Amino acid sequence: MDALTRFTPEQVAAAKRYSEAIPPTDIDPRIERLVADLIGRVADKWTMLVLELLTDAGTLRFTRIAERIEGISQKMLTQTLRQMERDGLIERKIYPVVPPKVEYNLTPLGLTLGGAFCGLWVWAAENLGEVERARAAFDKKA
Amino acid sequence: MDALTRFTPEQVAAAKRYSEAIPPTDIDPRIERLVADLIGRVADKWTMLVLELLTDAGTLRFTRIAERIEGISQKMLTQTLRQMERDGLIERKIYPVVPPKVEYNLTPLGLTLGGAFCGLWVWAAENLGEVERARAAFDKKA
DNA sequence: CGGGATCCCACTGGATACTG
DNA sequence: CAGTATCCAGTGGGATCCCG
Repeated sequence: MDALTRFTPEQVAAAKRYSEAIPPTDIDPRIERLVADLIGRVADKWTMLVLELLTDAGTLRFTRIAERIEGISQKMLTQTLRQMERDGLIERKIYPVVPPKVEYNLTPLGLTLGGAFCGLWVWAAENLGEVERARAAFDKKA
Repeated sequence: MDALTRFTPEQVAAAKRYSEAIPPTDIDPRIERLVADLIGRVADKWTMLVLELLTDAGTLRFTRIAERIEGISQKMLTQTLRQMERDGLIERKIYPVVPPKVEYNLTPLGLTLGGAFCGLWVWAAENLGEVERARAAFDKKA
């Protein structure tokens, strides 16, 4: 699985330990709702990709990010970056020059979020095939 | 943080190890896109909540699920459950009785996905406050 | 009880044009 | 270059009705 070369052996091992553990119960429904909402926004498609790109690249300008995230419109990129900045995930440095220059990089908080996503990436990479098989079987029956 | 009582100490420890690790680079862009898409659908708001509910409760009927996921419409629940079944995450047992009886429970694959989400839950629970602070600061400046 | 079928609106998000 | 503003199509998702 090529995608796994993305992670260190330690991360993959940790992800497996995760997958084998059984999440216990007991959680305040209100907290749960807040957390679910937070995950919901933060697990957005473009946010994920920006997070990953900046994790790799460090600091990038607006246009560089747009170039390297295929399919994103400038509107969505602006919107995603603003949201991430508001949530404290990225830092935005504006250089008062002309033409304008703006640089983006992850905050420490943003970096930790990238780490938290690792388990999901590992799961998806490992189980992509099984999901596709399940889908094919389901569609054949219908 | 109350939400953390949801997890075992081992899971929390693993999540922290995650957060401190630095994801390396090098990944096939096509695989990356596939994986990102898969995460995108699987990280959907309702899917997450159903996953979590069934992880706790084991097996539940349609109406029981609807009752315990606040705010979900019957349409979205049906749609979410079909999608999850198609992806091989849940099993659907139909009892040919009248009135109808249908039971849902996670497959092994679905269980492992629940585990993979743990890191995200831990991150969100731990950093909810910090995100809210960042947001307040951002809004005050604007 | 567990949905399927319809209607309909609100919002998401793309394309385009303009600007400091 | 890095946006903002505007317009517009597509669709996600709620409400409602119905049926086996």
